[in-house]
Amino acid sequence: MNELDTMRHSCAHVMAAAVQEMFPDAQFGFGPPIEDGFYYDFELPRQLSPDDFKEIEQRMRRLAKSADHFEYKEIDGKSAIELFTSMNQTYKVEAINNLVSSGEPISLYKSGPFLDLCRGPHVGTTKQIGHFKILSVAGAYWLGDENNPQLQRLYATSFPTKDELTTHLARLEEARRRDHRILAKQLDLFSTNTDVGAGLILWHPKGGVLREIIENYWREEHRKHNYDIVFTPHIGRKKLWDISGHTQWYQDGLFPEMELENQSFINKPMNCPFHVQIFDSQTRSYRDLPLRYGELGTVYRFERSGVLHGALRVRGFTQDDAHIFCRHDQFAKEVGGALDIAYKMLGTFGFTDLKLIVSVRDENRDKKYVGSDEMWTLAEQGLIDALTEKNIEYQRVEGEAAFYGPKIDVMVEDAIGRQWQLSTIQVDFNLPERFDIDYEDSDGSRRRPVMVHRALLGSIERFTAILIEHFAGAFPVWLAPVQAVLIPIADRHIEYCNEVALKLASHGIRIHVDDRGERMNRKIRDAQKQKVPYMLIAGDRDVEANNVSVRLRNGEDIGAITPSVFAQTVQQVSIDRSESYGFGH
RNA sequence: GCCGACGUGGCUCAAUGGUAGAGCGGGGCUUUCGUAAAGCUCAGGUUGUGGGUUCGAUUCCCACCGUCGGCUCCA
Repeated sequence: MNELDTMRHSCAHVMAAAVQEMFPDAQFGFGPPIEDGFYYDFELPRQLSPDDFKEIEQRMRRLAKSADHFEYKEIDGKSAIELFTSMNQTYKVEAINNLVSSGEPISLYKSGPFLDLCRGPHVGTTKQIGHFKILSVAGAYWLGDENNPQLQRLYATSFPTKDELTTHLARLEEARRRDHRILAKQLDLFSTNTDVGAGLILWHPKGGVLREIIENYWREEHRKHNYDIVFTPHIGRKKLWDISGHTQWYQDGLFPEMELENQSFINKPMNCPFHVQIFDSQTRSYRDLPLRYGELGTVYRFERSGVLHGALRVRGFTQDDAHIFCRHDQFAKEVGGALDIAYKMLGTFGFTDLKLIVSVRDENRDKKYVGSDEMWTLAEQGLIDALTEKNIEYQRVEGEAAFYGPKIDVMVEDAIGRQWQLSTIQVDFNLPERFDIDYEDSDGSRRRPVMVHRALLGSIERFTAILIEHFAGAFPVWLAPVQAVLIPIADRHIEYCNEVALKLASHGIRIHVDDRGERMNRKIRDAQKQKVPYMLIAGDRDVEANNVSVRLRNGEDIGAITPSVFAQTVQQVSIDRSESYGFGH
């Protein structure tokens, strides 16, 4: 445990002590440090509310003032159980039992009147717990198991100095400011509503532009890399996913079946079976492989109501999916090829700090997996070969593989340092087996192809949401739903603005004329709030010289230029997919 | 799904056991103005839905739907 974690962990003890003062009958769960703070779980006679935070913090400050030493004590398991049983701490007793069975020593820490089962280490005294703030209260299952009782979890944070705490709280505020749900409303990008159903996104015209650009770019990049683009239905016969195994593995995640004329249909939770059918629509030769079928396929998965979150976690979403059918000697190269596109595309959107994770089966095979050991070993080796060949560093994580094969996940870091998992590339020997597909090899024998499943942006809905947060709604020119607003200073300039707008639109620039009866200042303000990259102002001087005066979203005044120079510049930065405005700096 | 909070005009929010108010936004009129909010005026809500308590509920209770913070889950 590093110094900061130690301090936060000690702070958690003090918080627990404060809660114990308020509720002598409180039972305690765990209280570890976490990224950016710590939490502590309690079972209390009543529900805590944010109104209680102040009192708890006050008590914490008083406990800190008394500067009690954190006293360490080691005792044997039996007396520990007796001690905590006498204190009526059933969760602690359970924790001790687990420790005893694993042979770990039982250590205690006492600070003032508060005694806790704890491995430590701690700071010297309760005075050294830094500057803290309680952030939220939430339910949390004991030991993370939803069959266990639910405790109340207090989330809090602490930092050595007041400045650091203030900075961190400002960072949280910044994240809230970038919240895609709020920005989507302000910028009129998408919405959800009760009548449509939770977790189902309605894309408004401006969000539609964003999506269209992202999708067109995706298609362009995949065409370049010799992918074929296919389209498949939103529903299909259930037996397809029975064969693939999805109904068995993810029963809870499916929308219920539709029975018609003795056939059972479901909304597709995955595109793969359809792509397999396309592969299987004719006899394939080894010369045909690899076959790469890409699809922006919208799938439907029933997510539990409590997990829905804006456009990040929804019930209907569009995977930028593809399935590569290839020979055994090809799949490592195909994985590498998919990674290349991922790097290229994510880089274009401004994500350059990428981390890779190779997820494999867990050591003990506790979870259920399909396929033989040889398949898994071979698949994992293929993934790792692809990475070592490219000299890419990765982290290997056990237990995170899909049920049918290992995978590579790509994590990106956004503008304020948050991690998002985007791309996933998975090797699968299983599905070809289940669907009994094959190709004819050079010697005339029938061979099983390997499938590579991959999604690079993940889901278009989710990716768009991440982009909104990454750019805080201020999209680079090539993505901006409206690229420029033309602002006539007085009504007599509207006609000129309309002419210019027509001309710019003919160059593919997304523009509109703000011809409302408002003053220029107001129009600038509104365009600014809509985060439109360029404001083109036209008054007497501009009309006379056939110019527009360019103001950038960042406040910079570029001055008067001709509409055609403006058009050229905007076209260029759009083609380059640059984050620059093309003027100034 | 679970725990908790919340749900008032397009948006942000206020108010009360006696059928709701502001700002922004919208319409109209006036203003025609050089780099982040002109003025006047009008309209707009059966207070998420359905029950219940009450003489009377938007306010209290229950259920459902949805949203938010987490937990669990995430092919």
